[in-house]
Amino acid sequence: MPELPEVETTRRGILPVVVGATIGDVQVWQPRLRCAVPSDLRARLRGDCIVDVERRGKYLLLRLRRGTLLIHLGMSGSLRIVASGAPRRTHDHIEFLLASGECLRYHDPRRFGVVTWWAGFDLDHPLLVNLGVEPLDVEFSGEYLWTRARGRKCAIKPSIMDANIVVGVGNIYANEALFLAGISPIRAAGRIAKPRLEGLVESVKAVLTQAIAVGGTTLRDFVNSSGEPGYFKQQLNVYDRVDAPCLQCGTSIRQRRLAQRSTYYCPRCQK
DNA sequence: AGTGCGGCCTGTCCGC
DNA sequence: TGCGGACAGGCCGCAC
Repeated sequence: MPELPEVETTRRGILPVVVGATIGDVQVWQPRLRCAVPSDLRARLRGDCIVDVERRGKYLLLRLRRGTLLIHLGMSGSLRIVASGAPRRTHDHIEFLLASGECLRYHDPRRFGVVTWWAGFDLDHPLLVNLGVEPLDVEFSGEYLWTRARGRKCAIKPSIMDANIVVGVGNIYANEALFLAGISPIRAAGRIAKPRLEGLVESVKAVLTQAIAVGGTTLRDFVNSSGEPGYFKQQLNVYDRVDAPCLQCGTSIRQRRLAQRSTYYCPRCQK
């Protein structure tokens, strides 16, 4: 599920509730996620205070006085603020009880997410250390992408979804950005002229910024920290629109598999 | 070194 | 109505 806009929506939602809050207790119902939840998580967190909530790619970093709580929402995860004692729903795996009486619940049907502890404060955790640039930073530029794509025979779509190059761009927004830039998803990354890559970078930034502004994309189950969906689905040009008319030229949107991911594009608008 | 694939999970939908 | 298979927003690790 969550790509960068959904993670950022979640970050902004929980921020005002959790910053400054003391963690009174932690309950782990299901420790078997992508990375096993550490058995000493409760002992690590109890009594500590949340100082800030940052984001790196699709990871949320809850900064505490004694270290960092690292959370990834995987494909189907969400974090919600609920009243303490609210009934546990199926696939609610972990809860963080705050001294205020509110409660942060981690919910993840497919359990591809990560909730783990990092004793440090730097971004040197093994899961973070090889991550590429942030897409909304000035570092992510046409020049940068051109340098990273040079000589690559790999298609452009998996290239912009490669977290070692740029973080946060998942399947929905990769499809959408390539449509906006007029670039075919299957074109070899190393065979795209620099000005077109500059256009692609601008499209990535635009699509992510617009999605954040409306609370992300809800296809089926993404909800923000208040349990509400995001509204970017209404602005999707190609994703999940196979055989529907292109909104620019009317040609039928095509679907194919590329690097095991569903890929949608307009064969006329994207070259 | 770069790329392609299977696997991790549950839920849903579609065709038979 | 029931069942098997394909597929779903992510990412890692292992082959080649």
